[in-house]
Amino acid sequence: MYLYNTLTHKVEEFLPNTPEVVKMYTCGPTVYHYAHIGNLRSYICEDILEKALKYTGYYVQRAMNITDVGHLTSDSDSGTDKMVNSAIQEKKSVLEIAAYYTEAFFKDCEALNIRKPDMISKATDNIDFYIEIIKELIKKDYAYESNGNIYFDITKLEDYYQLTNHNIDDMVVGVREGVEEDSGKRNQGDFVLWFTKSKFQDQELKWDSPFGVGYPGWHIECTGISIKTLGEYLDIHCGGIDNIFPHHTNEIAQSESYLGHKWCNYWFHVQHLNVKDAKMSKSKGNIITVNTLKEEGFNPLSYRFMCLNSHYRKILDFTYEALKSSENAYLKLLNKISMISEEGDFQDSAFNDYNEKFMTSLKDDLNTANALTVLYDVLKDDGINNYTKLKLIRSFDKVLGLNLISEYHDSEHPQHEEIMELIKKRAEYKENHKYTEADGIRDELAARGIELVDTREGTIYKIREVD
RNA sequence: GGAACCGUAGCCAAGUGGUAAGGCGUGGGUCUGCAACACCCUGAUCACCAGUUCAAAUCUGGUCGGUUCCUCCA
Repeated sequence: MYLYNTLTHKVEEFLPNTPEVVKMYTCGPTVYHYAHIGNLRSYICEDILEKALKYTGYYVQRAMNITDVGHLTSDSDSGTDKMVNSAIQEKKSVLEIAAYYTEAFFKDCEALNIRKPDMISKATDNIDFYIEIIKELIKKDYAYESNGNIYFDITKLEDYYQLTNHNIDDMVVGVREGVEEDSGKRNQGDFVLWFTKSKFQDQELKWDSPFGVGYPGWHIECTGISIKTLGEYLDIHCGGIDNIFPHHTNEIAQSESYLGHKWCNYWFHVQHLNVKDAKMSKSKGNIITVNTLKEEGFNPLSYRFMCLNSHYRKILDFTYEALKSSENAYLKLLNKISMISEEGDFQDSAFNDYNEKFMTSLKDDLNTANALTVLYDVLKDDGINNYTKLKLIRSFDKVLGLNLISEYHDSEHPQHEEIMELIKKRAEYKENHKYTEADGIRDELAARGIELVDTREGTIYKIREVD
């Protein structure tokens, strides 16, 4: 497997610490609003990475955090979401709101065929461990107390900016609106490990600690959860490209200072989804969620297909026109596949050839667009039989996750006999030119989600997904 | 001001030295009671300039343009 590594700024061979075992960490969602499809692009690409690693022979252990700290009591004022507002009216706690959005997140993942990571941990479940890490960092003199907060001193590190190639002198404070210089810091670049004082005093969740009552800084949770779930050596760390700085930079600083050795060898970052030439983000107000897609009549998997047709390191421009085009392509693909009936004997050399091509595409820095092309090549190849084609498609779909073969392919549908009977009856009507009756049967079945298709070889039926 | 990534047909997009994959759409056709599906045919010299080379979309330098980040959005 070859992957672009943000740490080295080049595509290189992926070699985990222990051969055949991959320890993978993903920065999880912040659960005080719905995830938008830009966030979900990252999770789709990370899902493909995990599945591609497994497909090519690795055993993958994957962990993810759920960020449920950082709820401000003032959030309630800006909450436009009905659920949140009702939660507030019902005097539900922020943790209940977090639980609601966590569930919503995994529901979205399910709709997009994103596998749930093996280990999921909530930020609020590991406070004791963050405190332990911070104590150790203070002991080792990487951290200091100032104005009630605990800061990490970046000048203690030789190469704090290794991920970004930034130069401290070129950094500008307060480029982003709302960011103010913190006078408590020893150095401009220092960051907070533990807050007892901040401009966000209305933080709802606070914990007692040796440093005073407060709450953890916004980078320590990933360090804590990663080390706790996957151990001291991580193979690959994933996230959206906007996480590179400062979040991942700070994770490296904390983790390696705490552990006393190199922590993670590969950093995998997914580019943004743009809407009208700007990234999709809550603050820009250009949010589209999985529910929005459903409301607009799209199958969420069409969006997954759209992502797979692009490369994870390229900006993907979202327009409904582009999504419509992807949905067309996706539905046509499903149609083509549904026309294939299982016949023939397994041709194992053809299977291996195509499977090899498929894996080669994936191993090439996750070239999913080419992997899809291999799928189209399989469909077009007259040299291999249908049985082998279906085997290949079923196999590819383990990585692609596009539900390419419907649950009841061929004659496995529970009502198969009855449907076949109706198809026969319709054929008789057609023969006698009783088209009204024939169309009646077609409409009746359509209402049950069963679509009839007349082909040269006869009529077949397809199951349409019913939500 | 600095850092990273990117710029290929109407749209999405692959291709990192040998004369441009694939998909969508468009147009034409086959099939068909109708419709739908399926199938066949149909398109670009790769932002611009200069250089290296027998040969460049692909390497080097520059220009222009885009996106992200620059430390309390995670």
